[in-house]
Amino acid sequence: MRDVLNITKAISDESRARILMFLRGGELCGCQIIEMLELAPSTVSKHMAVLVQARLVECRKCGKWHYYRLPGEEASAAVQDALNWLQSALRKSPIVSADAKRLKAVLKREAKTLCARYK
Amino acid sequence: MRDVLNITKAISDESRARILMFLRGGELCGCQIIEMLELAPSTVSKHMAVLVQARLVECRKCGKWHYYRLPGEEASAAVQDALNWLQSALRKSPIVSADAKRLKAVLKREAKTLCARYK
DNA sequence: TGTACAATTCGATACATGGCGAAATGAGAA
DNA sequence: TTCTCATTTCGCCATGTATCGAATTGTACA
Repeated sequence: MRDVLNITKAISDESRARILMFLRGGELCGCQIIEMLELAPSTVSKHMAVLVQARLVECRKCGKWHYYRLPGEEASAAVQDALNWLQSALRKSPIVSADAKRLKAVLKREAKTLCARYK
Repeated sequence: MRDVLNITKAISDESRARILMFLRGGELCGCQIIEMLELAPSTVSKHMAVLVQARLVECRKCGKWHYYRLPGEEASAAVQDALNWLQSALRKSPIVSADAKRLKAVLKREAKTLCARYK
């Protein structure tokens, strides 16, 4: 029950749902997520901790960057199914579509920064 | 997005998750749900309003009783899939198993009360 | 009409959560 | 080492929420 509630609470916040949706495009580092959400770094850090704790996101550290990505096959069925549900439920959401578009711009703009080089 | 968050917030509470799980056994009236959860009537009333508002539960009024049940085919895919996810994620939960056992006792005990007669 | 009971609404309380800025941490780069 | 920058931790504040009891509403029955 605890694990299940961790998952549902994690996806019950709009910012975190958006993060999960635009992480479908591949892993991102913390500063890119901050730029996507336009929230304070400390706020985003807390959101990422919630997602990682619920196992909805995995974290890879490389130098001073933290890269976040959706889990793969090793994730529990509950996690995988929750992510699939969220994706299908939010498929038509305008916010998600706008984020997808915005993500492309952010990735293009970041292509020449240090952050991108360390991928 | 709003609808999706209504669903996830609704199932992010242990009491409400339990309600959804033991409603799988068929519709129940408010006083039976109160007895199952051992919470104040006003608290349960609020929980039911949250579930109904998220369309995870339907309400049928009959006299002074309100009967609650899970939605059928008419429910949105998001709602049906969320209920299916919850069921499969909580299948092994001890609390849910205990509730299922307890529900039988409650239904048996209530079999001769007025409440049951009006089903 | 008045009583009984299911259910809701209201007010209050305690706790959880999302947000921020400031300070601390950690790891490359100068 | 010192600087820079990504990230986290720590207070703090505002808001949301789970809970209760008391009062209110609505319906059935005596």
